Amino acid sequence: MRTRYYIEDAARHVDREITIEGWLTNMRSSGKIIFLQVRDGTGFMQCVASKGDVGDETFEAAEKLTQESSLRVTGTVREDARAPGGHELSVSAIDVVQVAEEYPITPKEHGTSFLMDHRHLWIRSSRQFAVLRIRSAVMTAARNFLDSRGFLELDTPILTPSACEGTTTLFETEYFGERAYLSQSGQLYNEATAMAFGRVYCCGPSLRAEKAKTRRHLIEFWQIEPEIAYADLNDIMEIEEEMVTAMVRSVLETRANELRILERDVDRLRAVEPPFPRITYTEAVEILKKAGADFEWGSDFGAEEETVLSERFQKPVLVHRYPREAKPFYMEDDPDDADVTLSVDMLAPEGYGEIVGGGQRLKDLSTLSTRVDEEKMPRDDYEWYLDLRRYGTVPHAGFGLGIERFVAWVCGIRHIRETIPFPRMLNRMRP
RNA sequence: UCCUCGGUAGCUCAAUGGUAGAGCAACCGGCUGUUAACCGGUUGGUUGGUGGUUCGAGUCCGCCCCGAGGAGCCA
Repeated sequence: MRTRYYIEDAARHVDREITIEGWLTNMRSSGKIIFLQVRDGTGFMQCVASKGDVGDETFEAAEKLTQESSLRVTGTVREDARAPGGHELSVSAIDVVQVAEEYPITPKEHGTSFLMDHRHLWIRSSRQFAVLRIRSAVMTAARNFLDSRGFLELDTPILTPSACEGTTTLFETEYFGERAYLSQSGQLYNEATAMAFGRVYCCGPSLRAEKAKTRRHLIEFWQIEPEIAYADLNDIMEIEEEMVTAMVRSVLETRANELRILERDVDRLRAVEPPFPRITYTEAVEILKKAGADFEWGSDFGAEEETVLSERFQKPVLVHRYPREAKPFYMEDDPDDADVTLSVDMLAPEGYGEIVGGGQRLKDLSTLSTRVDEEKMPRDDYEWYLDLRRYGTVPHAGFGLGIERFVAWVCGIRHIRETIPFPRMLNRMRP
């Protein structure tokens, strides 16, 4: 196969003639010199064509180019401080693949609604380029971390006969005449694979039919969910710390340019390393009360409470031992305090809120069996889950890391809708 | 589901109840180092829909549709 050149490698090809294949993002012309801003998915590069060098025919073809026209540009890579990115291509030839029709997204400002309607095109722009390349790096880093620790990636089903967590609204569908639901978490199935393989994780979409309408919620979001046999609450707090640190570090190393595009304050990210502060839910409630919040012990934190708490720390904070009523049925009870569970949430700093939720799972058959009945869950559908407590039950624990919230925090962007290529939101399923 | 705000040119916005405008984009022309380039010109409108008040409605009122921000719930 022929050699392919990519803009991200331009620095390695200084003074050599290469061909880049991409799209025109913007163009400036000064009569006898044209500046073409070209992107190829790996980066952005300025290409300079002067009439004397390329000849009249190529120059006139370049003048007719429109925004987002596709083209192959051949030229010599030069270092030049005047070029955005420090390198530019001194053009010798242009091969126009297509002169694009009038492009709806102009270099000027646009509203969110318009941009979301054109999401399939919006992802071409530099800010989205940066965010989505960071998302990919985040996924890779998470997998690399878990793989290096001996975890097996074992996927869990999307179509399920009943709810994982009774309370949340599920999308309903039909499975050859039977009622079925779209998964909102792989966790229960993870517990089964963990009993078979020890350390496992799944990564996939979670679907929740909640009419959520906030910058922290999507209808369809992705989680990476590890589950570990013979592990307790402290074990997973440690792994969460190490995993989040490894992921942040990897983004700093491999996506420095993207963080620069986003103007992210990387010092805040460099500060992320173990140990993370750990406080109990009860201590968190005291902090909130001292801060003047009107909050009663027992319920889960809302957006405002999470913001107050996370802004008090420079690093992500682990809040553990939530009350029974604030957590799902499968959480293990704290043997030292019957009112709380062996659960833990990680709140990202700078007001980003919960990015990880997890805990130790109920081990005892009769306790779990009672809970299933108390929650009025269809017992037949959970017999397999109870089996895990009949045949060699062990203490085990796991957590789920929300990819979009994590990416939003790392990128320093306000709304998670930009952290996934095609967000599914209330009132918005297209494109 | 609830609360708040909004819908005017392709986009972002302006317009005391009295002739519907600007910048950008597009198109034409100029410019050999531009950085959201710049300069001159041209084109571009069923003011979300519907009913009402009024001599007169983009503007005021009712209903509906759509969107944004936030809440609840959660990752």
